[in-house]
Amino acid sequence: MDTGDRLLTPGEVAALFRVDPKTVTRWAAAGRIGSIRTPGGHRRFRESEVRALLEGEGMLDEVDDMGKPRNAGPAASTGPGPANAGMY
Amino acid sequence: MDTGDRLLTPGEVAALFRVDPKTVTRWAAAGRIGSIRTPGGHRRFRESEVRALLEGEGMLDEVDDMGKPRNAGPAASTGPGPANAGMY
DNA sequence: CCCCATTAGGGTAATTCGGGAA
DNA sequence: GGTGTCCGAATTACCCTAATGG
Repeated sequence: MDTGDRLLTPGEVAALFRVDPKTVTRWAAAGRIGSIRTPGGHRRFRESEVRALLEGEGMLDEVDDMGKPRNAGPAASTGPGPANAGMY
Repeated sequence: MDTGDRLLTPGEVAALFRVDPKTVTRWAAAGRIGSIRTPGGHRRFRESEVRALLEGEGMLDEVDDMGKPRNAGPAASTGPGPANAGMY
C-alpha cells in the first residue's frame, strides 16, 4: 500500500523540523535522510520518511497510555531504510 | 489531527521560563516535557506544550505523591501528540 | 523567451549537546 | 533534588553568489 511517497522540498522539511533548509541539505549529504536528486541537482525528500523522523522514528512499538491508539509505523519505502540512527 | 503548533528551540523555551537552556534539556531528559529530536540530535519543543506548562495547565496535581502514586497519569510524553520517549 | 522564488555550495558565528563538578 | 556554570565537540544558523525549478 502506498506509504504516501509524496516528495517534499528542502524548505518543506525545514519547516517541519523548525530548522534551516541548509540543515536539511546537510542531513541528506550526511546520509541521515534519504534524498532523491533532480537532474539539476536539487534534492527531494519522501514525505513518509520525514514523518517517521518527526514522530521519533522508531522502530519501537509503543502504545499510548492516554489519548488514542496509533497504528504501527509505516514500512520504509525505497530508501535504505534504517540506515543509521543515533550517532553522536 | 495535526496539532499545528510550532516547534521551539531550547533557547526559546529557556527564555520563556527564564531558565538556562541546559535546564530545559534536563526537563526533556527527565521526561517532564515532550521533545522532538532532529537527526542531528538537537531538541525541539512544541509551542503548545510549553505554553500549557507556562500556564500551569500541564499538571493539575502536584501534591505529595512521591511515595504513592494515585492517578495522576503515568507521565505522558508529548501530551496531545503521539507519545514518544526520546532515547539514543 | 524572461521572471521570480527556491536550492545548492562554501565559509563563519551562534547555539546545543553531553558529561562533570560547584 | 534541582539549577547554573565549565569544558570540548558537534550541529545548526546566517552570510554570500550562481544555478535550477516552475
